[in-house]
Amino acid sequence: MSKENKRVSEAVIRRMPKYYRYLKEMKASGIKRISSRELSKKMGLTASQIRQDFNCFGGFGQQGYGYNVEELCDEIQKILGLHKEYNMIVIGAGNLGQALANYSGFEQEGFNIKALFDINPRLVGISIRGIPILDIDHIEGFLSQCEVHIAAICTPKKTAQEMVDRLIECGVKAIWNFAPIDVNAPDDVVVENVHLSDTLYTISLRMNEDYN
Amino acid sequence: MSKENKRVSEAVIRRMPKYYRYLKEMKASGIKRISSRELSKKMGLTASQIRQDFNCFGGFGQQGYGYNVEELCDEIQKILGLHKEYNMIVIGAGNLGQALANYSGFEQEGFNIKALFDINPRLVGISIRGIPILDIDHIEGFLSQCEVHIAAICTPKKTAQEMVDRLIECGVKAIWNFAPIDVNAPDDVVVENVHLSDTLYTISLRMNEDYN
DNA sequence: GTTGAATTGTTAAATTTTTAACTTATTTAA
DNA sequence: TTAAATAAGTTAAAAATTTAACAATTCAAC
Repeated sequence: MSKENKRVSEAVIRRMPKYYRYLKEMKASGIKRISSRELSKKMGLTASQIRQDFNCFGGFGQQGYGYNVEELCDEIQKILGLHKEYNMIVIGAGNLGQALANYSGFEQEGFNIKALFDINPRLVGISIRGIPILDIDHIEGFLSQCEVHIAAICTPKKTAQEMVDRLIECGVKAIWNFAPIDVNAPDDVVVENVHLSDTLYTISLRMNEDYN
Repeated sequence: MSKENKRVSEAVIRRMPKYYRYLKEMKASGIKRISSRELSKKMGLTASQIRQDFNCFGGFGQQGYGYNVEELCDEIQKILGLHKEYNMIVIGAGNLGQALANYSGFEQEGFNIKALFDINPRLVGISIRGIPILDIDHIEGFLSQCEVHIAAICTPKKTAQEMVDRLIECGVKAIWNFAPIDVNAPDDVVVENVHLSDTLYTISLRMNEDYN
């Protein structure tokens, strides 16, 4: 699928979901074609960058015409791996864990949350949009029965790494971490540390910067 | 405060919160000094980059010694603007909005959530950790009484931009947006679009990449 | 058909970012 | 007190990323 075997840079990878968001929106509103120039204006990027980015994965456009929105959207969907289905679990059923379970957008893209896990007996047993909250002690048993591709960590800081270790031990191959600590995992496990606070702190930095 | 008037790059800014996290942790655990080399090992960066980054803001270390953890931590706290207090509000009191209100970490850094706002009459009137949920229609009145520095947007996609416009009209100077759309604002308003889904999609991309 | 405008994919240049090297200052230990 | 080791700050080089330029192709109008 890739163009030659040249590695796609992190910078490009980080932009792909944004392209997908805009293209999905355009596709839904019936726009059939788009040029890199038009798209650049909508997205606040340069046309050159957009063409370079897409060409990391192949030539999706046509000279003199531009890009077919639906086709490009579908290609990027594939690049993002959204043509497949994933089983997910959420560790920690507090507000954030519940927020993830309640958001239907993930499921629409193939991310199926199979269960939440928590230590709190008041939460264990209830369910959210049909997704059960289970006791964290049953996690190993659950994972032996159900192949889970991605685990979202919504626990407090102090238990996050320990939970990650347990999950990886049971074969989970990707960690989406919201605990305010960088969790570590072997190289074959994909880890994404989110850190909501970090984005808030860049806001206050920019509100105060006299550095320019 | 800045070293000459050279603009600090976005890349450096994005790393500052991460430095702060690690330094705060070290300070709390009683570590007195750290070299760029040791810090680089902990954080997975290069020592050179760390020294370059810090020197964008001034010389905080000492040759032959390294950095005093507490001093450096305090400096970075200032760079991030965390020595000041901010009034915040949260628009949308669903799970995510409530998660923000429940997280005590923000307040510890000077971000004081004064109120949440929602349209849902079942939520209006109750409070979370003493923070009231108010009717969204009262937002303009509230903002005329209470100076709000930062607004977190936790509404559905379709109302996000409209809410942002109303808030800016009332003088809010920073937007922390969690709705799955890029919201726009005038140049004098700081906007941070978070997009949780984007980080999930980079996970699935990396799980599928044969691009290397 | 033919011509001109549009627009990609690609190559090259410019810029930014990261890494490495080096100079100078400080600490520690003999 | 001195010498060796350490380590920041700074300068230079390397690498990565972004932007610009351009050749090739397609579309649309006449």
